[in-house]
Amino acid sequence: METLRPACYDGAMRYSRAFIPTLKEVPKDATMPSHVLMLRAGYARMVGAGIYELLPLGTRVLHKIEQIVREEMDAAGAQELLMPTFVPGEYFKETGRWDLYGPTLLRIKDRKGGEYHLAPTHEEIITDLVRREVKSYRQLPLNLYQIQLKYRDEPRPRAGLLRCREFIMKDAYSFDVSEEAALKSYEQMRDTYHRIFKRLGLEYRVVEADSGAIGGKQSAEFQVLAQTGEDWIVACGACDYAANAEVAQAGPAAPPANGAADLQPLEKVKTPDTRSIEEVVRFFGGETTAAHTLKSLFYVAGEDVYLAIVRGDHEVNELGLARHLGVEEVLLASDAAVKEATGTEVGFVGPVGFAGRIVADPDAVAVPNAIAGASETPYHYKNVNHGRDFEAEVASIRQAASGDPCPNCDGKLELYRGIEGGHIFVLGTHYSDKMQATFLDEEGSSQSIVMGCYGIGVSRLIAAIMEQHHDEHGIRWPIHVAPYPVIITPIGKEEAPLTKATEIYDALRAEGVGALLDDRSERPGVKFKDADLLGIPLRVTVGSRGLKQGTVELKKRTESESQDVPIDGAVSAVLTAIADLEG
RNA sequence: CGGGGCGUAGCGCAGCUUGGUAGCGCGCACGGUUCGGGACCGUGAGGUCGGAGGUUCGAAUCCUCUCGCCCCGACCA
Repeated sequence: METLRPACYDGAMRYSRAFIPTLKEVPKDATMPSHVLMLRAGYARMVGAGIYELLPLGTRVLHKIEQIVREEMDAAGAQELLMPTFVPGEYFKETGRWDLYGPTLLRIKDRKGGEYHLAPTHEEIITDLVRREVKSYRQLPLNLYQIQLKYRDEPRPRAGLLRCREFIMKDAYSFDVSEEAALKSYEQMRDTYHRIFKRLGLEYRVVEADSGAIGGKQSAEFQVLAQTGEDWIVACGACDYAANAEVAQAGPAAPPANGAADLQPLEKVKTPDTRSIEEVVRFFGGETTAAHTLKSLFYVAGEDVYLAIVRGDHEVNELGLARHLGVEEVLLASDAAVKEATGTEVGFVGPVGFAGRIVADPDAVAVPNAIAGASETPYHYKNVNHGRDFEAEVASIRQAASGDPCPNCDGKLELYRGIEGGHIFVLGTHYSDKMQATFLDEEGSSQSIVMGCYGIGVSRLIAAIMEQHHDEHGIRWPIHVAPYPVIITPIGKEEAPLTKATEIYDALRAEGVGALLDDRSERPGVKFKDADLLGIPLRVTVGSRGLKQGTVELKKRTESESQDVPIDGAVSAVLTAIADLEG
C-alpha cells in the first residue's frame, strides 16, 4: 500500500500552523460554486481579473492533479520538458500567428525594442526545437509535454479559475513519420486522457470539436459536464455520438404540422411591428408556429455579404456557415449594413428577390408555404417555397438542439453544458510545413514531420472538479485530488482528545498519509464547518465522550453518518477507508 | 467591443436622494464566561470613502474625467 501512495500524500500539517484563510461570507464578486468555494475555503485569491494566486491548499490540489497527469503521460511514453513562457516573436511570425492571434496575444518589448510575447501555446516553440534536433526517422516517434503557465488576454475572463488570462496547462506534442503513425499517437493520447479524467473523478464526455486557431484536421474535446459550463454540447442518448454544439450535426428535424401540403400562391401581407419570429407567429396566429417561418440573417465575411436561412425555430451555426462558405469566420451584419444592402429594416428581410448568395438549411427549404420577410418594410410573404420563389445553396447550417434526431442512429440528441477540460488534435503537417520541420526517411528523402497536440487545462480542472463535487456545506474532493485525504478533529477542552488525536496523526504520517490535524482551540462547530468547507474526504473525530468508550468516529465527507471505530483500530480504519475511496 | 451593476476597515454591507464629527455585522487583539455543528459579555486596534480634477466656507455625498472588479451579450432580425 505504501508503495502505491504518491509522495504528495505526505506533508501532514497542523491546522494551527496552516495558512488556510477561510471566509464565512460569500465574496460579492463570485457567483459560480467553484469560484465561491475556492475563495471561501482558502484555496485561491484573485490578484486581477483572470489572474489568481493559489494558496497552499490550492497548490496541493494542483500538485495532485499534475501528479496524475504526469503518471499517465509518462506511462504513455511521453517525456516531460519545460519551455519558456517568455518567447521571441519570430516563431509566431514564422507561422503567421503573430497576426492571427490578435489582441489575445500578450506582447512585450524588451529594452532594445525587440518583440516578444507570453506564450498562449507552444506549437511553434516545440516545432523549432524538434526541427533543430530531429533529423532522422530513427528519432521518431516523439511525444514531449510540459506543465506550465500559459497567457491569453481573454476578452472576458470569468468565473475564477474557469477562464483565466494566466493559467496552468499541460500541453503535449507528438511527432510522427506518417499520418497513420500520427493517428496512432492521437488514439493513444485519447486513451491516456480517458484514464486521467477517470482518475480525477470527473463525469465527462468526449465530443467532436472545432480545431479553432490551433489549426489542424481532427480534434476531440474532453468536456466536463456541469450546468455552469460555458460550452454547449450535444450527445446522443442511444449511441456514442457527442459533439460540441458548434460543430454538431443534427438529422432532419420533424417538419412542421401543415395542413396544406400543396403549394399556395405567394402572398404579400402587411405586418407592422413584427420584427422577431415570435411577433410574426403572434401576428399570423392560428396554427402558425415558429417552424412555419424562415429566419433570414445577413452575414459578413470580409467584403462579402451572405444571406443565411434557417427555420424560424432554429438557430444559425455560424461556424457551420463559415465552413460551408470556406471562410475563416462570419459576422452577423449590423442593422445599418442590412439596411444598406437591402433597403429594408431588420425584421422584414427575406430570401425572395435577393440577388446575392443565399445559404439555406435543409430543414428550412423543407418548410412548405413558409412565412418570410418580404424585403420591404413592413411586409412579410406567405407561402414562400424554395425552388419556386427563391434559390439557395442548401447546406446544414443550423445548431443542433435538444430532441433533434441523432445523425448516427435513431436516438435523440440531448443538450448539455460542459467545461472544456482537455482538447486533442491531429495537426498533420500544418506547423512542420510552415517551419520546415523535416526528417530523412529510410530512403533518404526529406519528409515533413506529422504532428499532434494535446492540452489539458490543469488549473481549470481544479475548478471543474469543484463544480462537480460540492454541496451546500462546501467542497467534496475526490480522494485522489484532495489536499489532505483525512482531517483529524480533536474536540473538547480536556487533554485526552488532543493527545490521542496527535497519536493517530503521527501514526498516519508514519504510513505516508498526509493528514491535517485540527489542533486549533476552536469550538467543535467551527472545526466541523471548516472540515466540510475544505472538503477533506475523511474526518476522524476524537472526543472525550468516545474515548471513554474506547472509540473515535470516522466520517466520510459524502455521507451524513459517522461510524465508531475502536481507538486502536483507528489508523487501519483510515487506511481501509482511503483504499475504499480510491476504488 | 457593446450593455448593465458595483468600488466606504481583512470580508459582507449601511451612509450619498437633502453636502457639516465615517458607522454596523463578521473577522482580528486583550480579559472573562462557555465548549459535539460557525457561542456570549466587556475593552480595543484597524479607513488617503478606488484615483485625479472641479464646485463649495466645507465633499464619501454634487459635477467631470479616469482606473478597477462582476454579470449579460457577442447584435438571432
